[in-house]
Order: sequence, then C-alpha cells, then structure tokens
Amino acid sequence: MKSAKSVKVDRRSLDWRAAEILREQILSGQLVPGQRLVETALANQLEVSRGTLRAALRALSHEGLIQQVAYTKWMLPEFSQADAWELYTLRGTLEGMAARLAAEHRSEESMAILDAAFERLVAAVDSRKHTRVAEADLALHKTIVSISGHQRLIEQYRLLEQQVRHYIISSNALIMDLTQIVAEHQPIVRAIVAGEPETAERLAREHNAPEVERAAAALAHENTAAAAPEPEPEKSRAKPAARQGAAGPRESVKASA
Amino acid sequence: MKSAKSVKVDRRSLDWRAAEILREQILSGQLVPGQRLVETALANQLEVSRGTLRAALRALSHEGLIQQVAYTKWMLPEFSQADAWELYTLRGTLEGMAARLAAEHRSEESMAILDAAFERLVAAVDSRKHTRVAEADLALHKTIVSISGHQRLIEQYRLLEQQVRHYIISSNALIMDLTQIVAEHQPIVRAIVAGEPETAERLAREHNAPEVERAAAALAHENTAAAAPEPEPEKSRAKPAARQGAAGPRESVKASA
DNA sequence: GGATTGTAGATTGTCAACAATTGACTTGAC
DNA sequence: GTCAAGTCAATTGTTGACAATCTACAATCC
Repeated sequence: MKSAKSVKVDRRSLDWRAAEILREQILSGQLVPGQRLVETALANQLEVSRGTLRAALRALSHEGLIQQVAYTKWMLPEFSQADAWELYTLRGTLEGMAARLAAEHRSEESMAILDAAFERLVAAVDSRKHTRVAEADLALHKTIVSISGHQRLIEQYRLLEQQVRHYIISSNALIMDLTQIVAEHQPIVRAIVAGEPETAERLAREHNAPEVERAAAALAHENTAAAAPEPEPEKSRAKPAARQGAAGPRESVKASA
Repeated sequence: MKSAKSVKVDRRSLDWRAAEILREQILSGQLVPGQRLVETALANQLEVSRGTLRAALRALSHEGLIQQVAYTKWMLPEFSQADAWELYTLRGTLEGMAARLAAEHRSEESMAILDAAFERLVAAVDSRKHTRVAEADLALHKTIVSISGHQRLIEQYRLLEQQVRHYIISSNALIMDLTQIVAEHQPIVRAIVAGEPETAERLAREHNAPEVERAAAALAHENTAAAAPEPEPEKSRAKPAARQGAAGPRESVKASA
C-alpha cells in the first residue's frame, strides 16, 4: 500500500493536491480546532492562486474538516461532547454494517487481507508503541469496511474516520489500554471469518459503545453542571461559541506566511 | 416548512444558488443519467461566471449527484444494479439507526411531528395520487431521521436520499402498491412512539429489504446472463462504460444555451 | 491496410484583478 | 457615559482572460 502508484506522474489537479496537504496538516494536529484559515495567506504559503485554494477549502468543508462562515472566515471546527457522541454512534453503525457485509460476502482473498490487518495490530501491540497501535487499530477497522465491497459505505466511512481522527488528536483522547486491544478486536475478526453476520455486526457496534457512553455521560454532566433545560444529548448542540475571548486570540496561519 | 424563509432577501452566495438550481433539475429528472454538463454553456444559461458555476458543480459532485472526469468532462452518474443495492442497503442501515435513536430519545414534540408526517402519508394514499404518496413517503422517512437529533446522521441521510431520488426518477422505479404503503409504515411509527428501539430499528431496516433483494436478484441475473466470473455483487461495479455509442450521442445542455 | 504520430478544436484548470460584505473602530449627538 | 451611525481595513465572493489537457480526426510511415 506504500509504493503502489510509484513511478507515474501526478496527474491530479492543483486544488486536489492543496486539499491533500491541508488535510494532512489538520489530521496531524498542526492546525488546531477553532483556528482560523485565511485564503490569501494559505494561497501564498502553498504557492497556488486564491481560486485554486478556495476549491481545496471547499472540498475539506464538504468532508467536515473545516467550516465556512460566508463572507467572513474559514475555521477548524471545535468538538463538543455532542460531536463525540455523534461521531462514535455513527461509527458503530457503519462498522456494524460493514462487519455484517464482510461476514456475508467473504472470500479467500478478503479473509487473507483481514487476517493480515489483525496480525499487524497484534504486532503493533507487541511493539508497545501507542502511535503504531493507534494506526493499526484504525487500519483494521478500515480494512473491515473495505472488504465489505460497499463503495458508498467505504466513502462515508472514510469521511467519518477523518473527523474521528481529528477529534482524537485535538482532544488528546488516544489513551488506550494496550493489554485490552487485541482481546477487543479478536471476536469481531473471528465472527467475520466464521461467517456470522449478526454476531459480527453486534460486536463491531458494541466496540464503539464505551466511547459512546463516555461521551453521553460527559454530555449529561455538562448539562447538569450548567443547569441546562434539556437533558437530551441531541438538543444541546449549542457550541461554546464565544470561548475564544477567554483563552486569548488563537494563532492564525497568517503568522507563518 | 413551506413559507419559512419567506420575506428575507437571499443572502447566500451565487454558487450556492446555482447548485440549488442544478440540484433541482437533476432531482426532477430534467437532466438524465449519462448526460454531459459543459461549464461554459451552463454558466451562460444560469448567468453566472464559469468560476462560480464550477464551485456549484463541485458541490454537487461531493453530494454524489454528478461525476467529474478531470480535464475532460462533467456528467450525471449512471446507475447500475450494484448502485441500487448500495443505495438501499445503506438507507436501511441509516434509517434503522435513526428509528432506534428516535425511539430512545422521544419527546412530546417529536412524537407530534412524527404523527403528523404519518397522517400526511395516510392522506396522500387516500388521494390516490402516486406523486403525492411518493413525496409523503420520503417525507416520513426524513422525519424519522430528523427527530433522531443526530446532525451528522441527518446530513448523511440527506445526501443519500438525494441519490435515491435521482435513482428512482431515472429508472422509473416509483411504482408502488398504494394499498400496502400505510401498513408498511405503521409498525415503524408505532415502535418509535412506543419507545421500542430494537423493534423500531429492525422494522426500519427491513422496510428497505424488498428493494435490496430486488437489486441483489437483478445483479445476480446480470452476472449469470453475462457469464461474469465473480458472483459477488460488490465486485461487479464495472459500469457499462462505452454504452453511449450504441444509443447515439446523448443530448447535452449545450443545445439549450 | 494498420498502426503511429501530429494537429485542431473543444473543454477544463489556473490565475490575478475587481466587487461586495463584514466587523471593528471612530465619531458625534444626547 | 451610552448608544447609534458612519468609516475603513480586512476578508471573502465573483469575474474574465489565459494556460494546460483531452479527444477525435487527419496525415504519415511501415
């Protein structure tokens, strides 16, 4: 997967490549939630015209990685507990569907790919490197979705996973218990390989349950503490809008141009 | 829902409005699958610059309503049976999730909205107008998703629903048994109102099963008839690419400019 | 005759200038 | 002192011109 399109020239448009660079910067944590993006500065920095950069920003906003306020600004989204709840509930559902499909339509080839991904996770855990485990973890989930063969599911999952990665890195939530990781994933893989769609779906969905519950609990706590009128998680999507003032103005990309 | 933003001036950007117009044309069937879209012609037609129109086309391509071939053309997607299978399996999953959430977090207000949507479906069936029934049907499903309160689910469902509508109108698949419609939806609504998440999810998902099976069967038939090597639905996503030659060149928007 | 190379027209990709909008700041009346 | 209207700089929205690329067709070579 590393040297696949090795020698070919890069035929993709500039705006696509600009989007890729920005995507990389966002997902690596170089750009933080709430941060503002200014078109002219970014365009100069990437050495493309403003129009081209604009197309890239638009693409990223469709992917949920940045937000636009018309005539005013582009900025990275800030994640509330409600967002975390949405992210993980949706992920549970999509992964459940993928696991079910994978168990229904399994082939020798796809099972080999799945096994390999699982073995890489085991190896990563043995290495005791948290970053590597996190990567292998995400990769295994992505593999399950991939072997479902459902193109639209794959694409939706890709977009969702990006947001999850952005959330994880921006909330320093990559803490994990290395001793549990393998035990948590093995049943899912086994159910798929064994061709048990119902079980695979249930396990894949439940795999996200701890995060869902954590977010739901934090959400409930937020509301109790703030004496909010609605206890339902979905109603309290009001973002902490004017939080910027207290922490001082956030760094802008303008500075680095 | 009709006269909501009545008197206010339209503050949205030109490209947004251009996208809306094109979206409308696609979903109403004015533009057919496989049809080519030429930037200059469309720009003249809508009286916006090419750059602005381009932004609109990009937005629609992110929504899955049109496809782009870099440096070559924009065109409406053509739907295969594999696409139909994807559309309805995904819809079943998302609607199932929505129904479950709706049953879990129900409130008086949302139940009233749900009831009203169901009643509109009943009234539409009584009127015996197929178009009106189809609209009320889609609206009821959308309502269930809406009262889930899950913003990301709502947005994903919106995009998926657009593709489903495009598929339905372009494949003349809006045939339906008016005598069955109410009986098919009532149990789902009841389960939600009764606060039975598991049942609501299962029923909502099963509601899409007939379409899924029809598509899967058609897919299997396609493969058998064409003696395709792979029997799996997901493998046969090869679109009938060079189908254009046999049926003659398709009409382009160029003509109407 | 078949395959390869060159050319022309059409179409999309990119850019830099100009217009419109916003939000913060200033000014002045009360 | 407070509030409202006016001003201005910063930023995004829009446009038309120019560049790069693709497809189809014609010319050429073997």
